[in-house]
Amino acid sequence: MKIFSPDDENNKKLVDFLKKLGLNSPEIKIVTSTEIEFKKGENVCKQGSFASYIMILKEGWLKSYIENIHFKNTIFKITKPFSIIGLSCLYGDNHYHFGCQALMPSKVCLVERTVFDNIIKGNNKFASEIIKMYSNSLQNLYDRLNSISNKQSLSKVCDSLIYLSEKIFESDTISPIITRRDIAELSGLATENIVRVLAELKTANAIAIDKKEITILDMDMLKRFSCFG
Amino acid sequence: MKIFSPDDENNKKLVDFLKKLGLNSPEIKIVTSTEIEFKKGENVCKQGSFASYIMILKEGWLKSYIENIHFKNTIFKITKPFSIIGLSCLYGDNHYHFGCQALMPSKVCLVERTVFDNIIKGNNKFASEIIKMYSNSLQNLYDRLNSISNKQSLSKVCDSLIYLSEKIFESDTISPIITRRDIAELSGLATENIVRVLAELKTANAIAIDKKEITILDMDMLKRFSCFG
DNA sequence: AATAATTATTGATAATTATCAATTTTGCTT
DNA sequence: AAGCAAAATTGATAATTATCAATAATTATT
Repeated sequence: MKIFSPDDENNKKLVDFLKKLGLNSPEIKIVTSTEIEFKKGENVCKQGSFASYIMILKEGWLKSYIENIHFKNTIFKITKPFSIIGLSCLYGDNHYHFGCQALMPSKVCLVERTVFDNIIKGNNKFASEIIKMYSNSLQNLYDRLNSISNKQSLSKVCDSLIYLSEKIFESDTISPIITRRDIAELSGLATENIVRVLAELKTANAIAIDKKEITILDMDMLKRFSCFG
Repeated sequence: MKIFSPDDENNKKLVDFLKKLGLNSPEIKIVTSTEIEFKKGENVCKQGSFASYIMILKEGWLKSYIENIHFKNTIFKITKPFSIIGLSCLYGDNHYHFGCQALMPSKVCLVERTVFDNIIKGNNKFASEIIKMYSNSLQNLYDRLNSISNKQSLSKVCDSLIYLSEKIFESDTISPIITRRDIAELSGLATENIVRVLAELKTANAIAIDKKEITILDMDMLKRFSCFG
C-alpha cells in the first residue's frame, strides 16, 4: 500500500482546485509544470520588474504590498494556497505594480502570462472563474481603502485583525508568522502604534497575546471598535 | 441633409465603443436598451443596496466612493463615458460595495447582471476586454491605496491632481465640477487641508486657480512633490 | 436682480499619529 | 546553552492633520 507524502497530497489538492476552475488535464499540466521554492523573506516578485508570470501559490504564505519610496510598504493582501497572484498584470503595462514576499518557505507555480492569457481566451468556464477572483480582489481593496483612509488607529488595527482571522487564517488565532510590522503595514500605521493598540485590546480582553501569537477572544468587540471609526 | 443631434452622435460613439469590446449587434441592442438619466448629485447606486445592474456610463460624469459611518467618503474613481461601473459586483454577495453619484446630469445604461454575465460567458473577446478593465481597476486602486496610506498631505493632493488631469480630464485644467470636498475625499484628507495645500501650490506657481477651476502650470513640480512622500 | 444656499477660505486649537531613543524579549545559529 | 540578531516594547517629544468657528465667495433659486 502506497502512502502519500505531504507533497503528493498537496499536488492532488492543487489539481482538484484547478479542475474546479474549469481547467482540463493538459491545461493543468501546463500551469503546474514550473514550480519554484522561496525561502522566508524572499521576494516572489518585485514591484516595477517585468511581469512575465502569473503565479499560483501551491504551498506556504505570501504577502503582497505596495512599496513606497521611504521603505514604507502597504500590505494589501496575505495569500494562502491556492491563490493566483498577479492577475492585475495580465494586461497593461507589463510590469508588476506591487511586490510579493514569502512569509514562510513557499512553493509557487509560474505560468507565463501569454500562456495564461491563451487558456482564458479558449476556456469560458475558466475565464468566468478568473473574473470572480478579480471581483474578490476589488472588494478586498475597497475594504482596505476604507479602513486606511477614514479610520483611527484602534479601528484600523481591529480591521486588520478581523481580516487576518476571518479571511486569511480562518481561526481565532493569528499565526505568529505575522509580525507587528506586518500588521502595521496592513493598517497603514507605525509599528509602535500597533504595539500600543494591541496592548489596549488586551486590557479590554478583546484579544490574548502569547509572544507573537494573537488570539481573538471577543470578535464582537473588535467589530464594534471597527465600526466606531 | 440630416443633421445629427448630439444624442445621435453619442449613440454612435457608444455603439463603436461596444463594438470594439467585441459585442455584436444583438448584444449591443441588449446592453443599451435601458437608459436612465440622473441629475447632478443623484445617486446612481447606493452602497449596500442590492446589485441588480452593471452600468455603462453613456453621458456625463460620476464619482464612485466608499461610504464611512461618519459621512466621510473615500472617492476611488471618477468616471467618464464610456465606462462600465459595477464590475466588482458581477459575482459575490449581490450588493454594491460602493456608492456612485452623478457629478453632472448623466445618462447611464443599465444591464441586468445575469444578462451581462451571460454575454461574457458566450463571448470570449468581450470576456477578455472585461478582464482588461478589471486589471485597470485594480491598478488604479493600488495607486490610490499607496497615495492615501503612505504619504503626507502635499503629496496626496498632488496625486489627486495628477490623477484628475492625466487619467480623467486629459487636460491641464481640472473641471469645476470637481469640488474641494471631492478632492478631499479623493485624497483622504479634510476639505480645509485641501484649500491650504492648493494655496501653497498656487504660491509655488505649480497651479493656477480661477474660482473652482484648477489649472496645472507645472506638472513636473507636482510629480516631484508626489514622489517626495 | 435679490436672496438663499452651498462651497470655499482663514485662523486658532485640539487630537492623533509618527518619530526617536533606549530597553527588553524572542528567535535563530553555532 | 551562549551569543547574536531581529522584533517587540515603552516613554517622551515633535510633527501632522482634523476640528471648530467665523467669514467670504460663489452658485442656484425665485
